[in-house]
Amino acid sequence: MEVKKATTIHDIARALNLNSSTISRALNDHPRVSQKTRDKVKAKAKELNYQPNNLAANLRTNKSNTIGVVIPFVSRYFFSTAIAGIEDIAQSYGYNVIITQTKDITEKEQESINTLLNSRVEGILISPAMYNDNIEHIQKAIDQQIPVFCFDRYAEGLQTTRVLMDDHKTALLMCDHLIQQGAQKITVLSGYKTASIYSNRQKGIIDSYIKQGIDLKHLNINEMELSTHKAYSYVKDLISKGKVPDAVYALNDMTAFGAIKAISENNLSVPEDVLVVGFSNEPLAELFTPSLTTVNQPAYEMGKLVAKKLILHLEDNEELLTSETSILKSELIIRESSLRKKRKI
Amino acid sequence: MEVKKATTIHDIARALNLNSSTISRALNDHPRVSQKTRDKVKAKAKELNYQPNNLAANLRTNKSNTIGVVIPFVSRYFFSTAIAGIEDIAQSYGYNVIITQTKDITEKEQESINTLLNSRVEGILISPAMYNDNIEHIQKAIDQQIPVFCFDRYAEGLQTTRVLMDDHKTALLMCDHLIQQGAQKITVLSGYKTASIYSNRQKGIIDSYIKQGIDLKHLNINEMELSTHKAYSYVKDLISKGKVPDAVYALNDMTAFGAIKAISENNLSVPEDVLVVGFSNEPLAELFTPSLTTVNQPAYEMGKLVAKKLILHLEDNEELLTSETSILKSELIIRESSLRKKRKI
DNA sequence: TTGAAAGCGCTAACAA
DNA sequence: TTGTTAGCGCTTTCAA
Repeated sequence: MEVKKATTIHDIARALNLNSSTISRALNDHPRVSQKTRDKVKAKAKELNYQPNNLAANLRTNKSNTIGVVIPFVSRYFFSTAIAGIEDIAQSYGYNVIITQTKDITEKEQESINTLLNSRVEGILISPAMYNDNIEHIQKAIDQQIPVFCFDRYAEGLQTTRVLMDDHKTALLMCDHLIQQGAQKITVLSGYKTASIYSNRQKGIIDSYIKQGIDLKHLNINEMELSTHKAYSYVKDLISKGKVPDAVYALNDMTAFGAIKAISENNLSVPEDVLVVGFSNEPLAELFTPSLTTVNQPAYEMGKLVAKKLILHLEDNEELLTSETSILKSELIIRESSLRKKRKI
Repeated sequence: MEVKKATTIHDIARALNLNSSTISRALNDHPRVSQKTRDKVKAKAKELNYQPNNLAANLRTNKSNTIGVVIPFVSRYFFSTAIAGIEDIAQSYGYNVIITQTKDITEKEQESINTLLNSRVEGILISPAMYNDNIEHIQKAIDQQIPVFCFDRYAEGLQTTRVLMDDHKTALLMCDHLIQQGAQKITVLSGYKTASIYSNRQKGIIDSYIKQGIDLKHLNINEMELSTHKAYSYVKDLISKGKVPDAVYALNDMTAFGAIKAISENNLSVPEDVLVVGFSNEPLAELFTPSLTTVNQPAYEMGKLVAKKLILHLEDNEELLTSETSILKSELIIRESSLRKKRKI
């Protein structure tokens, strides 16, 4: 079978009796090329179905016009929404985006970063894996002059730009709210402290207890894999042991839904018997019965912001700026699930 | 500031008094290189922090090891889950994935495909935009010998490999179920027929009516943007006009949730007064009150399958196979929202 | 088993 | 305004 080779600028040059460098200039709208030539070249390019080869251009210019994204799970609502923001910004600035998943596993994250470096991405946006015990692989990118910006989560000890939520303050305020609604014995369903977001949220909750002068022995912080299913089992178990809390503070919404299910199935009610709050404001939190009190995290804006910061950094090349932390505002959304009502008798 | 240039195979060659071609072979585990040299080269590479440059290798071999993905929205649950499957397969075969969003807009899709071609992806996985009135831009890729495989949705008139759900059959069965539960006047909330999935589901519903011998005048198919909000407004409006249907068949879950909200707010109950079913089996469908009858779409498996088919095609280069349609099994999940109960008085 | 040399398609400094 | 030329970092054929 005859495979016709792709048209190159040399083919166009030959067809027009021009030099390939003129073709290159014309196609890139370089100023020092006559309008006439430019038109002629573009017409011929179209005629010959010319498709530029970025690989070659990138090799030559040592610019790939690509940014890499490293996240735990694409399919998690928060991350896929952040990616939407990253994509939108990248596209508007003419950058490609390569996405890699780590599944919260350090080895995968190392691999990811390595492939991204091999592919000569110009910068990396990362939400580090939960259980990272070292960050050499991230540091390696920075050592190779590839900027690595963190969003949502960050790696302790890595001096770089971060775009985060104010997890500490938000958790503190939410805990205040629960206490204000009469809760004292709160069960927290948290991810592992090795991820900055969970460690900060835990601290916020503890600080709320301290501020309100409540004995910390009433606070039950439980670290677990944050899934609907795990939360369901855990809370069910808790209830069966007679340790019914005043409130369940789940550090994401899916977990809160699992908790609510376990509570309802045990002939207890939310919020009459147990208050429940979540974190993330998933699309369904509002529609759920009871509607879920949660925190609105501007994932899309976060993606946009961190992508914009990276691209501007790449284009300005402000070598001086080594780190900057931006905190995005999150918002408590108080709904039915945390508003204490008298039990209907 | 002194920017030290990245190490190349030439640097390694110089350091070891070898030729760069030997370095290349050693690093790629080419058989015709002595074990001793290989070890020496790899050690030196590590010592010098050598980072391979895929751009150069790709240009030389004319292989980018990258596949492009074109979808409407990354943040939609179905697509982000499919991407997870695509990523997993791609990674295991050593391919990168570039993801682009079309937002269901044809122009964006054209741009997407063009960038992917410029980046010399080896193949494209696409779920075409909803309102495509032409497919020239997709055909263009195929004309350039870049295979384009469709998943979930497909472009009419494009002869290529497709991995789909059996939308027609599934919709038919679901409609049968509703009728069996006593519904006759069904309101369908559908996306636009220009997308294959919606056109096929509509046909399935119509065929169910015909099969069951029910007059089609009782069937109200409404095309709209499928969002929770739009569904809410539409159903609310319907009820206020006194046109309460027996059942609402929403062609995705988010839309079903909107419909349920509108119904509940009008002092009607699901399923007592109106049956409601959805499509997709979003994570919360099960936890919702009432739990939502829907269709389980194996998005992750679909992503895996279509990615695997593409990669095997790329590696085998079976030029003969021009098209193949795989239909994945989807599953009706019957839950509370569609099971007719007597109204409690 | 290793080396020499050419070239993938493009850009850009310099020359004309 | 256009042409000449070199080279980005790698792979691969052919020769040694």
